[in-house]
Amino acid sequence: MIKLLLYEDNKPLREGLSMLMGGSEGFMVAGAFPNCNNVVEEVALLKPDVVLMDINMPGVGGLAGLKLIKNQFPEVKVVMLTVFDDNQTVFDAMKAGADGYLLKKTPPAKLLEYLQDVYQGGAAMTASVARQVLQLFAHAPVIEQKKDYQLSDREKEVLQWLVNGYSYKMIAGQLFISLETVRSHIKKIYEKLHVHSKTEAVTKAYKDKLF
Amino acid sequence: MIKLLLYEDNKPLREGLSMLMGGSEGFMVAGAFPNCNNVVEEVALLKPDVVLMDINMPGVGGLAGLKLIKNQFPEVKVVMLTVFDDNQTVFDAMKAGADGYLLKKTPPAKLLEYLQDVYQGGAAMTASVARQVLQLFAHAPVIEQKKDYQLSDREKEVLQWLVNGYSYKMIAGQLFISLETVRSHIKKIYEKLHVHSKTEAVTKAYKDKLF
DNA sequence: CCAGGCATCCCATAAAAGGGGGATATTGGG
DNA sequence: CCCAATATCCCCCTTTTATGGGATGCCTGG
Repeated sequence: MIKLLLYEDNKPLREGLSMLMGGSEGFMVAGAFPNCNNVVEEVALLKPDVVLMDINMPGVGGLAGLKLIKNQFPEVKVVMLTVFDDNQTVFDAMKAGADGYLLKKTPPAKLLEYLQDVYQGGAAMTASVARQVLQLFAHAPVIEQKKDYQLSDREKEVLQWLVNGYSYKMIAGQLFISLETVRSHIKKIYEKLHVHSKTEAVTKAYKDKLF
Repeated sequence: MIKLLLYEDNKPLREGLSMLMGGSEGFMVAGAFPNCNNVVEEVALLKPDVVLMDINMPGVGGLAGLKLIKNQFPEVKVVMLTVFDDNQTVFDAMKAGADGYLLKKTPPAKLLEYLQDVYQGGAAMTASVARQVLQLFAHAPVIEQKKDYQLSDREKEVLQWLVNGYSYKMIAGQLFISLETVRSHIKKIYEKLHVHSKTEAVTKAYKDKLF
């Protein structure tokens, strides 16, 4: 028996989903709410296996709700449900740890299948969402091998600040050392990286995935 | 009618799949081969809509076959089929442009559904594969979306050289313009990117995947 | 036509970075 | 114990950047 929690602001849809789920073999609806304003308390109290979460809701939205749940209850599965499948929203949800991303046009029977999958440790993704993900990978930059330039810990530290756009003076302030010391470190870093400017060092740091 | 091509070295499985697909409404098997040794010719001749490709085959393997097909016929959908769902293989296939990644244990009915999805422009992913992908996103915040800072073509060009570690003077030489013009462009670029130094601009260029 | 964006060029000044030298102290391994 | 690497600091000098002002044409869309 999979215990579900629904978050969906549209009342007819919320009730429709409740009825569908509640009336299906192996499913049980523990609660259905129109917003995430008390999501942490509700999840704590009702202990669902899977949460079905609309993204566009007034008040605390679905993405925020997802993050709240995953922060407190990482073991609870959360499946996002939405009409939008634009790139950014999908990836935001993924990065926030969603266990699935389904479109509202998904037929009810499929919906139940997906929820089963998620309950069993899989992830749910509609074909169009999966497509976007695959395309992202196809166009992803090639993963390069990390190179080792034998930078000392301190040097790596300095390089980090450098990459983040800090001036020598600011780095000196951050590390509580003098400007001269920063300059010394940077001279050494350039030597080890075989570069002659901040920009080259930064580019090298990114290209060679120094961190 | 979806025209399929199968690549699978295991004879019983190949014939089983052929029979399943061939006997199903809306599907047609144009060919079934035990390896990818002549994959380009076969695809060119048989013009399939979707190719179902085993990963582990003797001779030219499935991954290589995938790449061969996608290089020559990017419009042909290729779905990978395998027993392995280890991270690296999945990831490799995705990067090579696979339109789907299915496990061999996928039930026949599901398999047909997935192929339909792929034919209609979606992507196919079994729940366990989808899970891995989502976890990758959750644990690897590396993948970002491109942002648009409305840089003009010329400005992008200048930024490119900047990123590559060229000094203003060198850029001026490269673009056959005066140092002053380079400076003007860079002022404008900084304005648009909301930064105040070369380093910040370079870092932003990498982080926001400006190219 | 005219405003706005773009590309081009110029000047001046202050801040930052790069390159060369050198010094001192600590530390860990052979 | 000594050496090499590291981390810290200092000076001098040149080049490069950053930022603030301009100006001039060219083109395009309202």
